[in-house]
Amino acid sequence: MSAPFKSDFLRTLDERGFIHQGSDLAGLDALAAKGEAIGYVGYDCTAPSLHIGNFLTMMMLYWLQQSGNKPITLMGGGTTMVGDPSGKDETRALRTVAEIEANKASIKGVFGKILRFGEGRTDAIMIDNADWLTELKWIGMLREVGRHFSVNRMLTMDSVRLRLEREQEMSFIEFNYMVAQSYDFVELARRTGCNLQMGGSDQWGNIVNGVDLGRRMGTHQLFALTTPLLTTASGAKMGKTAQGAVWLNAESFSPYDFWQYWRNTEDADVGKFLKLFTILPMHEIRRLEALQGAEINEAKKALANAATELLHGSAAAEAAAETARKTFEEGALAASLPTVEVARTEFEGMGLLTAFVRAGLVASTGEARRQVKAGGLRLNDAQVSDERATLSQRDLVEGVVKLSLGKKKHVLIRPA
RNA sequence: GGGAGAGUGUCCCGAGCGGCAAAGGGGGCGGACUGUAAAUCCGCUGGCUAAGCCUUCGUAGGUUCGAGUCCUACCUCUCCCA
Repeated sequence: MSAPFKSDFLRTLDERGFIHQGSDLAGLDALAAKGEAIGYVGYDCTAPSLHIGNFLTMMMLYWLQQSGNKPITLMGGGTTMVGDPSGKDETRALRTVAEIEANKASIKGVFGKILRFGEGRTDAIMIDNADWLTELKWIGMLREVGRHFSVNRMLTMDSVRLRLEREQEMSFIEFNYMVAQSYDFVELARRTGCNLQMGGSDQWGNIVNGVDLGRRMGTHQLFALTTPLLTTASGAKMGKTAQGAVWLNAESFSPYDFWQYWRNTEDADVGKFLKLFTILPMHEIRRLEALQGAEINEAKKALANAATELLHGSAAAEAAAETARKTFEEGALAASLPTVEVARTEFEGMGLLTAFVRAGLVASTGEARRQVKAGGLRLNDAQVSDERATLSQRDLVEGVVKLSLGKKKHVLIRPA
């Protein structure tokens, strides 16, 4: 499946497993080899943080920049107001404009961790499609853009067809999403010379529609490139944990949790993830993924370190690694575990079940009771058997108590 | 506009003769086994000041000792006719 690409950009993406589909890869290859690829990825503002799936496309932008081409991050301030039906069974509630703006502001910061922004030729730039989408005039839009869209063809696109086949409602506003996204591509081409759009495989239809629209509206040649849908080796969608998605913002998902997420990768996925989510050189990755049996834990730590460093910086990565080492390998108390402070007066005599709730390890005292029955709760590494137990000064070790759910989740309670 | 049907445990799908905190599955969590892996097996999967109490079946009323289940109105969706 490996094509002999000339450009560093496509060669790197190819050997690291980023490429799912592309339009005219040879043409794109030639462009990228000359450093003339200007590629963008659009990010919807549906949540206050991007998640691990977005990390994948951010890495494509990273490699684009590293190979001497120009990346653009497009904030979907406008498209989020429409709502992307791709891959969804049903319409989601429309988000308020205020909510979208707040999300946008919260998301923006993460790109600076991976990309270099500035005025230079290969510096990244950030644009918001609300700038033009919200200004469009209905009739003018229909005459200039709408006439290029065949409804017959739109009905055959996966995002629409799957809804219809499952007899799920699809509103007109969602039906317009692909038009908006297609138009974005054209608008970006005109404004910035952009010639490449990348995204997840579920965006293929939206992207190639943009390529088509560009041709019909007379832009330069546009290209499409998508990544495979990420699943774990055991078939689960990637990026889901008990608490929810794996977020990229540290406030939503701590660097320690992020590190742990990678540390717990399934054996069969280690090589794949090293290639996609780290910038370790390929020869190092080949060595790591060749490890067998328990030795593969070394590769998982390398993955966790490298991915966390990329997103949160080396200090955070080292801290997370050290916390994990103390906690799991020495069984010692690591002061840097996630910590919840509780008023001193409240601490003395606090019900143990309540403490687990406060620590966020369980959702309710009811769940805590169940976990006690299942033997899943521990206080300072001793299994909890009495659900009526309370905390006192005597439980403090180095000024904290350690609460654990299962073998992996630990939180410290510190009276303050 | 006329007719027929559907909305169930706020993760999803889905059973539900008037006695129901409500079958079953998926997912998730915990336990055992391991290597902080996978697979497998077992348990759990409304809330609480917990042998008791409280809140849940689209919404609001009603019938009844008692309503997810019956009645009325309303909302939303699907299908057929116009």
